[in-house]
Amino acid sequence: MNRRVTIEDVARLAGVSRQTVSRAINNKGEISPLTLNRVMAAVEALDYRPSGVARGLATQRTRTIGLIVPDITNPFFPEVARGVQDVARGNGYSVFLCNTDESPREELQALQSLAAQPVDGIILFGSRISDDDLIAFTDRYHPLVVLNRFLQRPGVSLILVDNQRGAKLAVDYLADQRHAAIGLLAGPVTSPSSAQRVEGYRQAMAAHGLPVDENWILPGPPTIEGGYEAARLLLAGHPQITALFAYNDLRAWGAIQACQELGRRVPHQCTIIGFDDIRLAAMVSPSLTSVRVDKYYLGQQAMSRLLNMLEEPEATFPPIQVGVELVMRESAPA
Amino acid sequence: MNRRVTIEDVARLAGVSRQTVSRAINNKGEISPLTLNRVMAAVEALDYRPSGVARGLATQRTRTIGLIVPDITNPFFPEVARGVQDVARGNGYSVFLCNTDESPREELQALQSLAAQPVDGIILFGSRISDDDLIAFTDRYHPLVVLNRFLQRPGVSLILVDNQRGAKLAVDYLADQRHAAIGLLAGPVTSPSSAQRVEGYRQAMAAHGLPVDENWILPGPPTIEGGYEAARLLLAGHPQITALFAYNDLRAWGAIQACQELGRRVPHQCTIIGFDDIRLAAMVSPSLTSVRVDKYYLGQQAMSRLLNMLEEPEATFPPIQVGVELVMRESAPA
DNA sequence: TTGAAAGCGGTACCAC
DNA sequence: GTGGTACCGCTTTCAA
Repeated sequence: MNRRVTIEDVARLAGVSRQTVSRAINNKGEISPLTLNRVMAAVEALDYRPSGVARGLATQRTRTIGLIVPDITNPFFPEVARGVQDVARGNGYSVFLCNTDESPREELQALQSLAAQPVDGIILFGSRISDDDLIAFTDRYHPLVVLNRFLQRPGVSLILVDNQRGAKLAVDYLADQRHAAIGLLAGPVTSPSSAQRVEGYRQAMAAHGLPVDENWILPGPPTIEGGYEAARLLLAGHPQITALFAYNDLRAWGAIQACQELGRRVPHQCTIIGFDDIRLAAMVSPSLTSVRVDKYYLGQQAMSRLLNMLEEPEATFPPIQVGVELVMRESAPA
Repeated sequence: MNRRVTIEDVARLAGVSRQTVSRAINNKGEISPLTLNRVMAAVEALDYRPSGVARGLATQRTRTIGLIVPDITNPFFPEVARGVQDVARGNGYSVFLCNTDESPREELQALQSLAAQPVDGIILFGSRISDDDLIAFTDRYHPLVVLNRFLQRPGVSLILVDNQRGAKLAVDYLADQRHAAIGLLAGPVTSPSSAQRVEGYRQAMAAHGLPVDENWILPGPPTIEGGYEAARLLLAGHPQITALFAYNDLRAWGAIQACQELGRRVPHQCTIIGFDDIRLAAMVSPSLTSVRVDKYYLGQQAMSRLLNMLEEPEATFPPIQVGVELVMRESAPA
C-alpha cells in the first residue's frame, strides 16, 4: 500500500504548518478564509483523510462504540443493531459488533477487548455475566448502556423493557380464554429478561388464582431448537397443559413444530404466545401471537443515551422504560 | 474515568523500562524468565491492558477489520457476519459492521470511513457501487475481499457464489415440471449477484427452448415488501405466468403473500422458488423451495482469505468458488 | 538481556 | 491568525 497521506503532506503542499491544517479540517479556531481554502484544496488534491487511530490517541476519543449481543443470527438483534448503527452513523460513530453466544465468559472477554480497543462507550444487550463481574467492570470502564438489567451505578445507563407487563399481557389473555394449565418456555437461566418474564408470569397466574406447577416452567436456549426440545418435554410430561407462553418467538416456533409432531393442532389443541414479535412472526403458519417490542427503537434509545452520556460525563440519567403490547394472530386467536 | 493504566505504570511498578514491559507482553525478544515474571505480576496487579489505539499507531495495524453489508436485518447477512466474526475473533480481530441500505453513496462512505478508521482490511458484501468507484478505491486501499463481483485487481480477493448455476437449477426444475411462463423477481438493478442470477435464468430458459418475455423480469428490493409488489404486478399483468423464481427468499415470501391475496394457491396455481435458503425458509407455510447458499461458510471463507492476505501482502490468491444446491419444499414440490 | 531515543499521525497549549 | 513544541501510549531501532 502506498504510504499513507499524512497531515504533514497536506501542510507542506499548502505551505502552512500541521497545526493550521488541523484547524482547517476540524473547523475550529479562527482561521483566515484564504488559508482555509488553500488547505482544503491541498486536502482535496491529496485525497487526505485523517487517521482515526492517531486522532484517537491524541484526543482519547475514537468515535467508536461497542455493541455486545448474544447472537446476531437471532432475528431480534439485527433490528436492534440497526437502531444503534443508524443513530451512531448519524453522529459520526462506528460500531464494533460482538457476539457472546450466551456465554458469560465470551461476554466478559468482549467487554475487556472493547475496553482495550478502546471504544468511547459500550452498549450491552442480553447480558449474562454475574453482577459481581459486571460491577467490577463498570468500576473501570464507562460509559456503559445496559439493557434489561437492574444495575444502579455511576456511569451506567439502563434501558428497561417492560418484561413483566409483557408476560402479564400474555397470561391474562390466555387466562381469559379459560386456559388454566399454562406452560412457560422460559429463556436462559442466566438471562435477566427471562427472569423478569418468569416473574410476570408468576404474578399474573396468581392474580387469576391459577396454581403454578414448577415443572411447567422450563428454561432453555432462545432458539427454535431449544423451544422444540422444551415443548416436547413439557407436553409429554404434562399433557394437561393447553397453552404455552414462550420466552421469545424462536422458542414459540420450536413449540409449534413440537405440537405438529405430537399431533396437537395449534391453536386448538395448544395455544401459543411468543415474545419480541420479530418481523417474520406474521409470516409463519400458524402466524404467531406475540408480545411486541420495538426493537429498532430500543437500539436508537440505547445509542442516543450513550451519546448523551458522552456529552455530559458527569450527569446522571434516569432509566429509559420501553413498553410492550400484545399482537394477536393465529397461534392464539381472540 | 480513572486515568488509564499505561505501560509506564507497569514499568515503574516492575522496576524495568517500558521497553521490557513491551517485550514481556508481546512474548517476543529474549527476556529473562525472572523479569518476565516480575513484569507479568505488575501487569496483573494493575490490571493493565495495552491500548489498541496506541498500538495501532505504532504498528500501523489495528487488528480490526470492516464488514460492509447491505442490511443486517436481511436474514442472509447475520449468518455471514457470524462466519466472519467467529474467524476474526479466533484470530484476535474485531469487526466493524456497516450497513449500506443498498445505497451506493452509503457504501462509498462506509468504505472511506473504514479506510480512515483505519482497519487492516475490508470485506465487502452486496456491493452496489460502480466499477469505477470500486476500482478507484482499491487503488488506495487494500486488502479487500469482495463477494459476488468480478474484479481482478491486485490487493482484491474474490468470493464467488455460483449464482448462475443456482438460477439454472431453479429453472431446470420448473421447466421439468412443464412450466413455460416463468417470471423472475430479480434483485436490485445495481446488484451484481442479481445480474448473475438473471443471466443464469436466461441461459436456462434458452436451453429448454423457452422464450423469455422481458416483461416477466421484474427487478426490485430484496425484501418481503419488494417481492410482494413485484409479484402483484407480474401476476396481474401476465396471468399466464405459472411459476416464479425470486432473487432471494424474502422476495419469494412476498410473492407467496401476493398469491394468497390474488387467490392463487401456492404451489398449485403458482409455483415459487427462492434463493439463499435462510433458516426460516423451512418454517413458513408453505415452506420454501430455495437455492441453498452456505452463508456461515461464506463468511468464514471471506475472513480466512482476508487473514491470508494480511499475512502475505504480496501474494496473489485465486477466487474462491462457493457452490449451491436446490432444496425442495412445499412452494415447489417435486 | 535490557534501556534510551525516535517515531507513528494527529491535537493541545502557548508563544508570536 | 499562525507556528513551535510537547504529548497521547505503544513499538522499533540501536547501543550498552
